[in-house]
Amino acid sequence: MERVETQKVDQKGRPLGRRALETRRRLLDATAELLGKRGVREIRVVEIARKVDTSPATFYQYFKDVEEATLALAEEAAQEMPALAEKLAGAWNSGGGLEIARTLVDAFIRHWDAYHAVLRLRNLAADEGEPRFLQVRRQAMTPILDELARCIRESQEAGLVSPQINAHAASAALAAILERLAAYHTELESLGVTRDDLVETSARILHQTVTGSSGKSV
Amino acid sequence: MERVETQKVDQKGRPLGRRALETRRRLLDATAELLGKRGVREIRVVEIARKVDTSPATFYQYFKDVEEATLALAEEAAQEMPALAEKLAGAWNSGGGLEIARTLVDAFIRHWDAYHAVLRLRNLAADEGEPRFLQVRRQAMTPILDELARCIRESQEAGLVSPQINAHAASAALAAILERLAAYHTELESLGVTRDDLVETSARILHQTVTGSSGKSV
DNA sequence: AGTGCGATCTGACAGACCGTCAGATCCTGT
DNA sequence: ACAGGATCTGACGGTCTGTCAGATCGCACT
Repeated sequence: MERVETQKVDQKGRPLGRRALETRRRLLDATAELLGKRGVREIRVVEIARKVDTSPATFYQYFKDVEEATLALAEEAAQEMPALAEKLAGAWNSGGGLEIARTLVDAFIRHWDAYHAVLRLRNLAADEGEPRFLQVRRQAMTPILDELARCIRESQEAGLVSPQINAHAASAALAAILERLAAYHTELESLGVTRDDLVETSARILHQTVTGSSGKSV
Repeated sequence: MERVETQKVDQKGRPLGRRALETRRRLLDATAELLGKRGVREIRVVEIARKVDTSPATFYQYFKDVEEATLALAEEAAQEMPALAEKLAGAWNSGGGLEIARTLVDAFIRHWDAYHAVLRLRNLAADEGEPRFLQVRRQAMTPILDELARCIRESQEAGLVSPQINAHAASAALAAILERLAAYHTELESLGVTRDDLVETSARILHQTVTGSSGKSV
């Protein structure tokens, strides 16, 4: 999988030089940091600019608005996903299925912890219908979604999972667990649910839904 | 369950008269409508005011800011939840379990469709850590969460569900499915997953997780 | 080292919104 | 019809946005 270094350009389409790339990166970092502190509605371009000790005009040289900077950050986060999806490669229906599920859940939570604010915002914008954010999210989730759907269909063909279940809907449901719990887990922990509980429980629901094996007493 | 009509007050704590209540309501309705159109970041108090044909100053008479108006709307939405949670009352482990699950999923999606924009915003603010929104969300979800957790524990005691599963974590995971898919379902439908598929599939995952019965070939 | 020129940054400004308050307007009870 | 409280709003200082023209910077070349 070749990674073509995307050619960054400024608001007028001109490619960026060394100095400009540095500035752009500093702006992005500042944006990411602020996204973690203030609520979405309180993010000010002025503040981002101040943080990197430059003028708002500089920000607008690189991004149309805060949203566009966020999009860039979301794209960066999305690049991590393929690696994460590879964890699904193994055979779910052999003995290692549950372990695969655990690994996936754990990795997913880690990923969300690393990009919490950005991913939250990505999902908000996507939910609001912003096409570019819809696309980034889809691009990020597709590897996992497809792989889950494939496994489920396999199990269905083997008669392990009810044909009444729609593989796509099911994989979306499982992804929903991953996303939501990864976003929530801190709150849940403050309510007495261990992170380990979360991983173990989610992994079992995943495993059960994908393979149909209930593992009652294990 | 008595419903004490909460005493509405203006920004200075004074109770509202007839005219004021009407104005407040019109402001809330306008806010709700705009929340559905613009993105969160684009909501302007001026615009809400204009829509109600009044001045921004009037808005501030009733709400500290847009967020507070949203909170009021979220509280209204939350009042629907207890009725919805009652759908869980039946016995999951008897034959009707799957049907209960279907009803729940369907009702939940309906609820989200009715308050989409407000609930999305409620969750955003809650995710961002706003205490008042965290509380509204918790208040709204608790009935369902508790009931699910109770059922799961029952199934565990009956040896139908693995003791490795944490009932609270599991109910949170199931709630995650409900919330996320209710929010997503329009997008999923545009991707070829029927609403019925969604309901049936989610219901089956719920049912399976709560009762441990896999219903393979049904 | 010095110079020229494109690359990069920023001061300054017009336009829009926020949030507040004093005073205007409206309504109700008598 | 009128007093007095309830409700609304004009008007304003402060902050932010988004845009340009002009200032500054630093590399390429001699």
